[in-house]
Amino acid sequence: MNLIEKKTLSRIQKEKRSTIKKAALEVFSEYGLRGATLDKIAIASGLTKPNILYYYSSKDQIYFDVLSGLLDEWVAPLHNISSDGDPIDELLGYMKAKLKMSKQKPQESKLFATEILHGAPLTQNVLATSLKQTLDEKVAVIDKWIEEKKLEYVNGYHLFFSIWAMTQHYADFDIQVKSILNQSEEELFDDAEEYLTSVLLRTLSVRAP
Amino acid sequence: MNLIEKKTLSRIQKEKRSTIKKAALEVFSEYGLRGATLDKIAIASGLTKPNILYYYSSKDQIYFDVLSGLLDEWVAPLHNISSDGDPIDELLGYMKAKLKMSKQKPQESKLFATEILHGAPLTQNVLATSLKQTLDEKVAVIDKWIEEKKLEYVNGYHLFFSIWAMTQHYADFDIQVKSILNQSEEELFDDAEEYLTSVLLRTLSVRAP
DNA sequence: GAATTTTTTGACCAATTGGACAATTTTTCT
DNA sequence: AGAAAAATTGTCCAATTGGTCAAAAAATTC
Repeated sequence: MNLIEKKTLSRIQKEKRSTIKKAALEVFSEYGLRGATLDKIAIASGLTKPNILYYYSSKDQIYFDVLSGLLDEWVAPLHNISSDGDPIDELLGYMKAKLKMSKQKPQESKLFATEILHGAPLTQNVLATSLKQTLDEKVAVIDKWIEEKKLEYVNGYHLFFSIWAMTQHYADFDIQVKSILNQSEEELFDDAEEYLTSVLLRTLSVRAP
Repeated sequence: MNLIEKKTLSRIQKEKRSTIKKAALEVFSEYGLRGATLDKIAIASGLTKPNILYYYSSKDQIYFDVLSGLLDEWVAPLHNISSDGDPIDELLGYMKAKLKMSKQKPQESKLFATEILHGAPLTQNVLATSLKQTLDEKVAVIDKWIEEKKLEYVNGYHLFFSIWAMTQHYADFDIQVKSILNQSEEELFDDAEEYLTSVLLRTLSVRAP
């Protein structure tokens, strides 16, 4: 049995790999690559350590697999920005999609945050090529909108940085946010969406003369 | 010699502790508490491991000392927001102070980010008490400004969260930012300040009717 | 249902880890 | 200079780490 050929994965292999990845996401997002241990992943997954190493050749392999399996999903909302749509609708929609991800996938957000914070040892390549390329395209769309007078001037790159920062903040620093606001998760994210919508609308709207 | 009484610290003790803290900041900000090792701190500081343990009783002690030594400095800009000043000037000034810290103290920013991301094991207390209290006060100032019609309505808590998020993003995720923008640090932060100033001005200004 | 393949595990290992400690060196004080 | 105190280090240790491996158990195939 070849563990590399995805096509020939048996039922058990699919299940166990999925179990391991789920547990690994928990552990890696909480402790980071270096702080996570195989023992912790073993306990979180309910498998034994050697059993995990039967499916993955090393801890780094697990980390790599988890991270690269999430990369596409993480960048996906960016692709949904259509140059044909209304600029404000498109960008508001993007912000809301990112905020929703922060609410529903905080572990994934923390995983990426930790990875980048600690020097992006595994993703630096992707950041500098694939992500950059996609972002360049979307910034070009924004610049086109500006040229067409559909949008007031704004620095596209920094606009995206700020959307990332503001939305992911609610996942990555949830402990800080929640220790300051004693709200339910629902209330918190409702308020956040209202606030961010207002910020974005004001940032993007053509000012009244 | 009592290592706890600060008053009786000798010259050598002050120097060495400072050396250790500086090296520890480097290592902790790059690897996090669990990923950092005493050996790495030893190498970074040019001291031997037992020598470090002569000044600090454990790795956790070093981490604690570094972190708590920076906490006040980190929250300080918040205290400079004066209720007597012009709301927009005060908040713009705060944002700029935070952005400056991101530029000049990225390691400190990353240290706090990692700490909070990984559950704030050491600072949760401070977050829930001291930071919350200070922030509550400043949000009250904002609410007062709103009531006095000096400022358009805005959710104070989320306003601060977004300022933190947007400014610290340039330190914490500098690798991502720099892999997308091929600029010098100077240019980058100049653009960031211009962008963030624009966002904040638009967010806070009373709209034209 | 026997043979074969896949999966699981207990026992083990070498490397790294945080830390202890006694002996030595350096600094300070008189 | 000499005694006392402080600082430094080489050596060591127990615990944890990532990972191996042969044997056992379970699943699959015929």
